[in-house]
Amino acid sequence: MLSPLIRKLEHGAALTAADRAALDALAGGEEVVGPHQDLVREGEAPGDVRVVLEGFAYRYKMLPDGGRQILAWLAPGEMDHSVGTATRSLLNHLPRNGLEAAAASHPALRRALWWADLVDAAILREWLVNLGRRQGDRRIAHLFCEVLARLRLVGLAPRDVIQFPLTQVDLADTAGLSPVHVNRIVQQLRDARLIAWRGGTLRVLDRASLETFAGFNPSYLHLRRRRGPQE
Amino acid sequence: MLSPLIRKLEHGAALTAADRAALDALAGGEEVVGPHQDLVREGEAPGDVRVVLEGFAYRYKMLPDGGRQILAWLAPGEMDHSVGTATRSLLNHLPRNGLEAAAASHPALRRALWWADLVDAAILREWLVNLGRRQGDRRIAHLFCEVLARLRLVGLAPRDVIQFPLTQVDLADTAGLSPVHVNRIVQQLRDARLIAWRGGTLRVLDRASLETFAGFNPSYLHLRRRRGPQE
DNA sequence: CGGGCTTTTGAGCCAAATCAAAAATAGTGG
DNA sequence: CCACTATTTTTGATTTGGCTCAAAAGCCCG
Repeated sequence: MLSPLIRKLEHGAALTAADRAALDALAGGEEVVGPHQDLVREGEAPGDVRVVLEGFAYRYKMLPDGGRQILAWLAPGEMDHSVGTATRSLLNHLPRNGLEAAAASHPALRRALWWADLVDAAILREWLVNLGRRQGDRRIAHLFCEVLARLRLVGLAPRDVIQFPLTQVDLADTAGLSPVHVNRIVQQLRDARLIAWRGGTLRVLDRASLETFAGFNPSYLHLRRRRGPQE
Repeated sequence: MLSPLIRKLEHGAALTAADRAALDALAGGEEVVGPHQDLVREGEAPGDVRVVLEGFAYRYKMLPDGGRQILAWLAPGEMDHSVGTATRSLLNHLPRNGLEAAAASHPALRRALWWADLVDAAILREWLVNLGRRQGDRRIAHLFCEVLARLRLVGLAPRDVIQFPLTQVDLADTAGLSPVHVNRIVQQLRDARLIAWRGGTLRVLDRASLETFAGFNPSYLHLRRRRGPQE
């Protein structure tokens, strides 16, 4: 079942039952993948499109000196061509040409997929702003705000509580900081009663304050055209 | 004349004379724009696509505290929807629907435009790596290597000398550094005889050494399918 | 109940920021 | 072509955010 994906795409365009069915028909076998697995290595030919159903995956680059930069997080309902898993994840893969065929014959689906690409690119740009012009504590806070907003999109953030199974090292490689510094920042956010985070569960205790602190403005996520899922 | 654009797209797919003509037919009036002009402000509806013919433009974001993060540079031959100019520039704009129509009826053109989008996204990802995991001096050096490679693509980098009219402040807002620090790095690169840069002209004196220093690997620019321009 | 991750703490250091002012360049109008 | 301004580049001094190194403590899981 591709429901998280469908749920996400609903925000990009109003899908008909036929659109949803066309998408669901593409679902291949589900696949459980352990943590820290590369699904497609850099340079390899892109095959099927992976959809994350549970867990977290990411896209990243390694540097010659062993450094790692994470380029994107993939939460449930999000998809990509080349990813590694951050945690044990449940994935599905959609055959590329099947997806293209479905898009060709379903305009709303095409619009929604195009919208999803736009959002991906906008997130990447915002991450650049994050690394370039925000200092460590705001940077981490901003990432928390964003992932919360994204998971809310797919209905996985009841009461501002989300499953967030990344390690502090993953967070460091996302934010361009050292793990030690990330640790100190996380403690600071905890002490300020903005978040609680342990055992893979992140609770945002005071979303408004966290967003103010981070300078978070969700407009880049293009959530504007919010419309109730039309059942 | 859209020759820099066409020259760039040739690297993405082999264009026929008809493809080139279709693109040229879209050219609107040329437009000279002074430095530091916003062509499309954030949030505005994207209208025509701008092509840079001469000069430099960029895409950027402002922060509430007045900080600025440059998200992309647009060298001659490159195009975008929302840009501000870094310097006095010569632009042309292509009507959006005309471009879409041309893409629809010219497969090679469509492939080339799609390739250009891929390259744009890849550059953005590499910039994220740059900000996240390279220190100041390598970061600046990497930007120099990249812009040199991109201008070579459109034939504007004879003997590793390019027009590079950005200020050190622009460079700082690209690299996520302070102008003062950028200045010191530039001097260091000059002292090391890697570059010379004055009066808007950047000379890369020792490309191999600069690339080694920066850890520059041009594969992300997708220059692979290099083929002589088929006249 | 170990053994391997992950998180936490402490100490010292370095890259890069800030602040402030001077020098050099580039532009502009007379 | 020169004076006058505005912008850009450069220098110096100081502060600080964030890194490194190293070790301890806490967790998770078989």
